[in-house]
Amino acid sequence: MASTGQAHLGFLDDLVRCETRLYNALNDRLRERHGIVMSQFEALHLIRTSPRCRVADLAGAVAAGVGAISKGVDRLEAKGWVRRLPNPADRRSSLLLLTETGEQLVADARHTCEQRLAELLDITPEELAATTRTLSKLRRSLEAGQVGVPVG
Amino acid sequence: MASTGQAHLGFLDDLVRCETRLYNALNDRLRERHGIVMSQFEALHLIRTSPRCRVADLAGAVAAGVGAISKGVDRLEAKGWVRRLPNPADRRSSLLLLTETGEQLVADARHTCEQRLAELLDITPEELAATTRTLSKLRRSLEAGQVGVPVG
DNA sequence: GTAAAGTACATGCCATGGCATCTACTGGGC
DNA sequence: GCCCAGTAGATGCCATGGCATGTACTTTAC
Repeated sequence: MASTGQAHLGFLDDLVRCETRLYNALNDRLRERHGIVMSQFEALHLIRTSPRCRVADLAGAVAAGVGAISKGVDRLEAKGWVRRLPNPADRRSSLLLLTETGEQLVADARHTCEQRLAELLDITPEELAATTRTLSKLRRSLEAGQVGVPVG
Repeated sequence: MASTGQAHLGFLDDLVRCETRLYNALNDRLRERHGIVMSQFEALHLIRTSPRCRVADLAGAVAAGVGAISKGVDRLEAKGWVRRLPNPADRRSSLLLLTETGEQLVADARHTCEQRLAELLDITPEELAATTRTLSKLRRSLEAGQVGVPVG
């Protein structure tokens, strides 16, 4: 049997193309409906679901640099969706949490995403489940190995 | 049975996380070994494999704006990897093709990617094949619907 | 043939992210 | 207690991409 290199690159190509187009499409929809973009929705959603969430926690979750997240949180704070509270356990960091309007926004935006995704994901429930299982496994492996994390 | 919205968002989350980390990891490896990044490898590879490739063809393939690709091709040209030849069929556009060193670079970089991916893709050949099949189908559906394509 | 509409792409401005640096704070020796 | 290595994150500089615009060329309608 031939080398699997070809198969690996084909997988990556499909993965990247699907991700780009879905991310762009959701970006567009979120922007027109709620005035935010996907990266902001992801941050808001993580803050909502992560107890005692700090900047570094967000950075780790989305495999972005701490600097970029810090600036992103500045913007979310300026919009009035997020607050930085002093962290009683460590005065170097802040605890992030959503404001009332932030909570409302993330709930609405989540609904918009679910709806748009349901339109776009033109695959069977079985395919969806199987693919999610594989990607989930791959994701855990990459996260465990600290693969692809920026420095800052 | 409950709504599938949750499943859709879970799928997207795993998809985006895998893509980000793999893309970052390949970026790092390509940068240290060949002085290029993934977006450049993708462009070089497309130019190599697409007959009579124009800027707009690249933009369509990677779902990016024409402006961004035009600037990217400027950089590849400045590095001596790509040439713009006048398109005899349409004087508004150019035909893109690789130089000798560009050909060599893309071949080497391709090998680097295959190798690194083989290290990182910690899933069975069956999972790989099944997932590629589903993503490939999804990709065709998104491309057919012109989903998630920037304007420029 | 000519005018109008459309297309290809080059370019400018702006927003965002990476990386390096700086500051403030923490925790571990001693 | 004090010092020093390490950590959290804020900030600056730079590279890249999106979108808007400008220009050259092509196609369509008449």
